[in-house]
Amino acid sequence: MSETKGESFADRLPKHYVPADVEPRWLETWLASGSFRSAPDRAKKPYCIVIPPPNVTGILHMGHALNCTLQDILVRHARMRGYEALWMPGTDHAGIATQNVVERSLAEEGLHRDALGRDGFIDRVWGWRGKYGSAIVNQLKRLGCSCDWRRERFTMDDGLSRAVREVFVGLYKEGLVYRGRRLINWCVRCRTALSDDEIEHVEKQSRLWHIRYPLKDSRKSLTIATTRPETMLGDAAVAVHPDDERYREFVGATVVLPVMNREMPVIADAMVDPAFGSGVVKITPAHDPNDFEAGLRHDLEQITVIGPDGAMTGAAGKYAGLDRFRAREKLVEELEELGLLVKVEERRNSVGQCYRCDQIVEPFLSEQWFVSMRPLADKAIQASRDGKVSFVPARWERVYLSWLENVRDWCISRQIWWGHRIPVWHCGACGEMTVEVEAPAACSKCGSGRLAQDPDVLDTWFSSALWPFSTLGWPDETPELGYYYPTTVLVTARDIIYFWVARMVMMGLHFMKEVPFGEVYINGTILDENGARMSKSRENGIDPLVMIQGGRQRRFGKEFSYEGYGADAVRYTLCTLTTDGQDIKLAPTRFEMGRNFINKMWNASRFVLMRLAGVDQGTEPVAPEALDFSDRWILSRLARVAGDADRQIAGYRFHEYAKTLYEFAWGDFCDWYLELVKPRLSAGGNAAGAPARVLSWTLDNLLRLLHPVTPFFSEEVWSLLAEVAPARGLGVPEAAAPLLIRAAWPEPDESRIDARAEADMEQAMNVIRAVRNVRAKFNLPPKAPLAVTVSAADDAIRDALLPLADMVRAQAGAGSLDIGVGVRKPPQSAAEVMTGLQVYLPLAGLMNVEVERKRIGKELGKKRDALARLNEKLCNYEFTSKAPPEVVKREEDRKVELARQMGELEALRDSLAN
RNA sequence: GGGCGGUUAGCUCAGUUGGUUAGAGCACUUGCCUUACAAGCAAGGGGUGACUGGUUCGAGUCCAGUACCGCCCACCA
Repeated sequence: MSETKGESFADRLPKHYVPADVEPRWLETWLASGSFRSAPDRAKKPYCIVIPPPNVTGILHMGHALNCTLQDILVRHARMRGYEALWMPGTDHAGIATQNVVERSLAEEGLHRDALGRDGFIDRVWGWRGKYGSAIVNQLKRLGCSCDWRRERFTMDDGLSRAVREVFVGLYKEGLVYRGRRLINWCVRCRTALSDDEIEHVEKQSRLWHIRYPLKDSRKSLTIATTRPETMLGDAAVAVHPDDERYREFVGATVVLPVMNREMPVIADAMVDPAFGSGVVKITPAHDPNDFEAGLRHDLEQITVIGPDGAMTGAAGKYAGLDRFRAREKLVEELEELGLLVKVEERRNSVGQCYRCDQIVEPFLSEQWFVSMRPLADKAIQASRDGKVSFVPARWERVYLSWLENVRDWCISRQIWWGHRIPVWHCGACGEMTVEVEAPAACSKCGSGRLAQDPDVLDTWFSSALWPFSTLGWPDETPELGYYYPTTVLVTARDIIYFWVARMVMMGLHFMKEVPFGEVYINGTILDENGARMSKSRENGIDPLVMIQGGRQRRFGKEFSYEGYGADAVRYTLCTLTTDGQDIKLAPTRFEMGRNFINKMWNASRFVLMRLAGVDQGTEPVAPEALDFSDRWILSRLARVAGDADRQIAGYRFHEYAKTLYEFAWGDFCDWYLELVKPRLSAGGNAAGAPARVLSWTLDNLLRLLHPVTPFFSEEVWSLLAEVAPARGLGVPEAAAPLLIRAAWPEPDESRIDARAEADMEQAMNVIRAVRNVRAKFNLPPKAPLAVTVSAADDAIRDALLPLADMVRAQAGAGSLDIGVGVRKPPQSAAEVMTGLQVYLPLAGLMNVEVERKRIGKELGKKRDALARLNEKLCNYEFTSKAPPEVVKREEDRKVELARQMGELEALRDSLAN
């Protein structure tokens, strides 16, 4: 397996990382090795996330990519931490939404669902579901999602459908599901009832028509105001406030409904706001929720004048058959002709639209099934108050609570075909309803076999609400249910806190007696580069699959071609953009950041792999004295970073996790440690032993830390590293895990933390930067060997720097380096004054003395100002007496150092004057 | 009508319990194809922290108010 060492090994490592050559291969390996699988294991602690099941309406968008990346980071991290981690995958049948997209695709063929019939249409939808369900799964896999795919569920699977029926029947028997004739929201295009949450309120320019209703047997009249004149055809009364003096005399009188010439009473009801309009309202019980309630109070007739298709009914007299909006126009014309239209006001008001097709919904009187929410919601409120469910960021708890506190009964029946049939059978003989989990053979009351199942299906969110336990096997008491429930965390988007999160908590508490998850992480919303929500109509979406593997995409009316950044780059970029659930403005070019980072890591890995190839790294523990200063430094940094990264993932601080690794990997490891290790490796022999081991160990750990966010890349390098360093570790080398995905998360080794090494390194870096700075400033050739002199402020600083002299000299490209305390500035040299020391570089003839003098003068000025501010602060008794002593001490130290630097600068300036 | 989020460098955004000179990526300037990497290296420029006031020895950070942008909720006949 490893005859590929040496030069041929390097040939296998392209200079640019090519994700397309790497990612599909590892996906196959992970799947074949069962690395994503999880099963109850009492020896381990469970960790479980259920995926928010994507709708099978179409392919995934960038919001899914973000949501799933975050879940995968959590699951991979938990798995490496030794948890028995399950990520439960699946998809949602998405009732109305899917029925709509299939209807649209039928329409393109000139077909209507009625032509296919119910069974034919449902077959067609299953076909659609098969196609998009598998496309979604493939997209998730391509993104690297480590779900246990054996367990994939669909909300209309047999098992989940049984769970739905069990819940319906259970709630029915408890009296929490009931049937009633009520005013519900009706979509005239979808031809179905909708719940309150499925209505989107959109503010629109509208009008307020003032219409005069003549009183019977009188010349007087009452004027009402309405935004919906067409509904007046269904009026049953007019109402005034009982305390309204203006209209007291009319209460009990009769008005004649114009056009219909129907006599109706004038009633008094406290719902009327005397201050609004004329203080008189029309009451239309069948077309307005308030009026419906008023109608019940006053026993008024419910006259339906707008039918389920949005056309006026036979009860609308001569307007029967007209579309509701056409009827409005005609009716207003007629009222005007009759002289009953008093005035028309322009007005903004919000109208309810169907969240799936944007049609304006109608309040519609019909027989529907409802869930009684109050008892269920109260438990969900209590769970949150008791801290059994908490939100991250915490502010979403209030949103969740306010919905639960104000929730009304939930209309769950839908007059569509795609979904779970309501488990109710109507008897053709006696009319009895039989409510059972399995289809009954005979009527529960009269025993007749003439049974017909209720034609309606359930709201899609009814089944989604059961997802955390239905996917684990409920109602059966499976080992999975006992082991993984309650799940650990739910990661989702804020727009389904009501639809889904709250309902899962309610159903979980009711049927499992426990919350479905302890924490809810609400991720931000992905917006386009202009801050607009991504949508098909705006043509501003970014297809995650195109970003991953390249391809063409139409945006803003233009066709773009993308080369593909790879799944890791997409994941890493999304991770860096995830701060505290903030929304994310995304442009395709943002993924360059992730791609560049991974390419950088690839090249750092290439370097390590090529240097380690063919080198005997030894089998003995690395003796502490064999560790160079730079080794101690990088190991110290690694120990810190391992702890930080762990806490950051556990605390859902995804951006910080990505940033911590970025700074360590690119900054510390690549920019510094790799450069420091080069000469030591080149020296060969014993000198190369320790650095080789530190190198493989550090890269090993870095790959582990990166794995949750960049799984493909890290797994690839892990396997290559295994070829050149099959056994790793600073103690007795141990065989590395065969696959990184199942390797252990690094235990932060506190004993490696070396504050002294970190501080000294910082000092050395500053000296090196100072030399480079001077070089750049005076445009010196990078290779010109300079005689660098460092003048330390005291012995301690000199002694710290002295052992690092070789390193500093090499990195600064200096020919020689002298370090001493209080060394005088060599003549004709440039200087950098910094904390604790000065750096001098001889620049005879290369330096413009006048320019340098000016620069020093400017710097001196800045320091003088800073010193003045410091002095003022330190002379302020309020400060010195009230600020913590350590803060005062720090400021005093600063002052001393600042004064020292100013002294040096002044001396410098004076020397240049000569 | 109620609530929430945002306003920091040219752009997109970070900033942990208030405490040195407010950071990053991109863009920009200068010099480099230095045998891991030009998707890179080195150095550098760039900020009245939306505005007003308050608390404090000290405010980007805490409080109050204002403005603008975005989102959510609401039985506004």
